[in-house]
Amino acid sequence: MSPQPRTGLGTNQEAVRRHNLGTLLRHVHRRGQSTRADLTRGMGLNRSTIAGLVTELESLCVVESTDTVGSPRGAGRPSVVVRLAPSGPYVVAVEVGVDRMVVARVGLGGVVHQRATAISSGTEAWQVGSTVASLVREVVDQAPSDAAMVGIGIAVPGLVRRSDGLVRLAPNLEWADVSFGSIVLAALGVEVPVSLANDADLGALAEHERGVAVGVGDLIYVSGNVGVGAGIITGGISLAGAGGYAGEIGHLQFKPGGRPCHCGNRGCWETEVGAHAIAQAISLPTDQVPRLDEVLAGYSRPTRELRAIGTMIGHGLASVINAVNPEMIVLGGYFSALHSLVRDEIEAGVSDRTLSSPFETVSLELPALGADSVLMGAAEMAFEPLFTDPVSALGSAIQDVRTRVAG
Amino acid sequence: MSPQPRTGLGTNQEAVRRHNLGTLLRHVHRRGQSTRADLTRGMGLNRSTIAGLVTELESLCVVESTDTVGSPRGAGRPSVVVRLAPSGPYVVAVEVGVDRMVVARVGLGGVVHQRATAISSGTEAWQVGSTVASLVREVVDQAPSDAAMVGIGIAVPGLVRRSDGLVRLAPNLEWADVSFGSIVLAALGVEVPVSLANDADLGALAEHERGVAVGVGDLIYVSGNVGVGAGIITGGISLAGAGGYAGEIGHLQFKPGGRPCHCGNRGCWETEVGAHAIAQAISLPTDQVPRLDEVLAGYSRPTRELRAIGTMIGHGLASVINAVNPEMIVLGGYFSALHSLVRDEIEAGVSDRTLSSPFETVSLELPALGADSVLMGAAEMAFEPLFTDPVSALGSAIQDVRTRVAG
DNA sequence: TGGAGTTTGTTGTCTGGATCGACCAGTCCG
DNA sequence: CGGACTGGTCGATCCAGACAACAAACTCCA
Repeated sequence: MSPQPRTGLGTNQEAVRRHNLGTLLRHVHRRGQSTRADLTRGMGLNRSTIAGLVTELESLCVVESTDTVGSPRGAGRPSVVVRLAPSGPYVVAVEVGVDRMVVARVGLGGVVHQRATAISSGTEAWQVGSTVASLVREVVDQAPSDAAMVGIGIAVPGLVRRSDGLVRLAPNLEWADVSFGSIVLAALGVEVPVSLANDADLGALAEHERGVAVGVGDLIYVSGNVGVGAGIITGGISLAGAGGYAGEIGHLQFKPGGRPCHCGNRGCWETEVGAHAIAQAISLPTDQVPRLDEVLAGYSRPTRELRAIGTMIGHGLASVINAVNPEMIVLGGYFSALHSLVRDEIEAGVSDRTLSSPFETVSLELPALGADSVLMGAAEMAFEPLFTDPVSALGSAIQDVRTRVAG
Repeated sequence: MSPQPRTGLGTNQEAVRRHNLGTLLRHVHRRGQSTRADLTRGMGLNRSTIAGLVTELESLCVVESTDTVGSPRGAGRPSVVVRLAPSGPYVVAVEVGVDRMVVARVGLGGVVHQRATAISSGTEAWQVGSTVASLVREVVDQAPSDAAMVGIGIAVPGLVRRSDGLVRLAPNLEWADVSFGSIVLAALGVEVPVSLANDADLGALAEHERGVAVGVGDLIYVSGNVGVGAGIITGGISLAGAGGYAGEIGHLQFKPGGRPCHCGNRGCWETEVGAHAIAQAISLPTDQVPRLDEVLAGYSRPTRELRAIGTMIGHGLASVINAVNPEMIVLGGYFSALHSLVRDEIEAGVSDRTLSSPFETVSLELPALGADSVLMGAAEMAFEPLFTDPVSALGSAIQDVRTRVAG
């Protein structure tokens, strides 16, 4: 019943309270608001226990109870509504892209309070770090002074080591072994929990928590960009792998002897379906690849070349579906735009090459959060400690953020 | 801290007790025996709490305490040794192969008490079921009459639906949608918990619990037989997928336009590295494929063709390593025999095609349980309810097995 | 050989958290 | 307006784990 099983450990009562408190908060965070009666049913605990938990979260200034709400249908006394406190804790979500950076201040419930964007002026880590830092300052500027910042979540297009958040390799930023979290913290001049992860992993997380894949335990978010990566969630848990590098499905062997890939091999899947391959298929010059999204949006009917790419996307996905048996594939990045053009080819490619049992249950979907999946995933990641142990997470949160990160 | 998180549920004291009881038993099961002092450290609970848990398990006749053991080194009072009760509960493990069946009575700690084997006389499900039933009777015959049978675990070479254990497809047995669990129960004439799973999944489980991969949280057991499948464990949890069909890596697209595969496509990985491809590489007639193991054992040096297969095994594994980032790959089935012949080719194939980050941490190993991996995995699976909730698992166990399943 | 030091088992007490039951507070419906 | 129903509140209770004090068993060293 605990979200992150620590193998072999026993449980004491203290842990029970922590867990129940976090679980209740997670419920409210997911639904935005909830009645105490719903929480009682959803968590399988006693009425009075829920009352105690809610009271504790209220005293932590995280939630508040509003006595009655508009339309209580059905007989019986209407239940108290528990909603998130307006000046409750928040996180800062950062999405580092190749050509731009997005930073947002996100409250519980996934509410984006403020947002700031900048075009990259260079890809050196310290440059990116200082740009991010000033965006963070901007975004934090109008936060209520009594609201606590729980942490910063950063999405990076590359391989991120799970244990310490080190960016091992981000080919499109030309980073290798960059401790980007420390760089941002240093530029901000504060100590606050920072977590980093791969962008596709966070896309999967966000779509799982508040997107198309709510309630779906096994899903794969495929991010089709210059590189092709995947975030995999199985049994409701993010598949990290030993180092945190899982999901590099762009380097599935796809076409022996095919085009050379930056990884040193030939014929990797992403050399056939990645942004450069798509651009080439529609004769778009390499320097226009960042604009691929708008260019694709301009097409009303697919070309023969695009249809061929659709088929190859389907074939590649089929391998992944056979291996992981997901319930849903969410097509992110350029694959979203392609889906509306060559949906039939993608689906035919998938059905041709999957085994029948895993095929029966899988569906292809577009991200419900649109271009914000990754950003929202970064926010969800930063909130995570709050749902594991609200009390200690709020203990390591910082107050009075505005003055402490001032320019 | 609970092994199987039920998302969103709260925890009450009853659940705590169940969990701690199960966790303690799992510890003793893993190590065979353990001192109370070790358990105290390992579970992070208080001395007196452990004492209480041990007492309860003793009263359930599952473990027993022996006052002193041979060599208590170090200062201080020697700790009481907790060991498994000799006539404690057991399970029956069944491995259904294409050409033979193995059944074993396995006690806690993974001790094989009895074992029985039969050659298949036919692959019809009812035939196999009745053969299995008589092997079960044989194996249960000398069980202490006061020992309880917790359940039956069955390994099947095919796709097994997780939710109800239905065998969706077992190509080499020519089964489709066979409820093999019910067939065996009907042939035995008893009601007892039965669980079924794919053989590769159980191989992974066994190697993780008591094989080379003890302590390894992310591993893949690759079963190289007529088909090629994998059991994947990530973060210490078995990767089942939405339906339970995850791990069908034999159907990774490997060589477009290659040989036809029984799945309807061409160039699946298993058409290049499966048993038939290996047999063809050493010019072994198709009807001799079941003997492939001994034939391979006869080689002292690899042929050029076998080396090519080794390389292709490595290339296929590389795709999987990139996608899942395991810490260890365990080579089961015919791949074990091949490994000693063409180890260099396999390893070169892997290192050529993996990204550097996932490659750094992965290692290739042979199964420590040899040919018994799958059988032991079936036993572990059947024991699992006992570690989630010992009291209720013993409640649904059956006593006096011998008389109740008498032929 | 015996005492100091160390580690562990045992026992009774304490504490914290969840449950339970009784009662009360709202709302719906006839 | 009163019954039926649902949900909040409060005090009593239960239960599991923690704690502390003491006893037991061992090592080591003088």
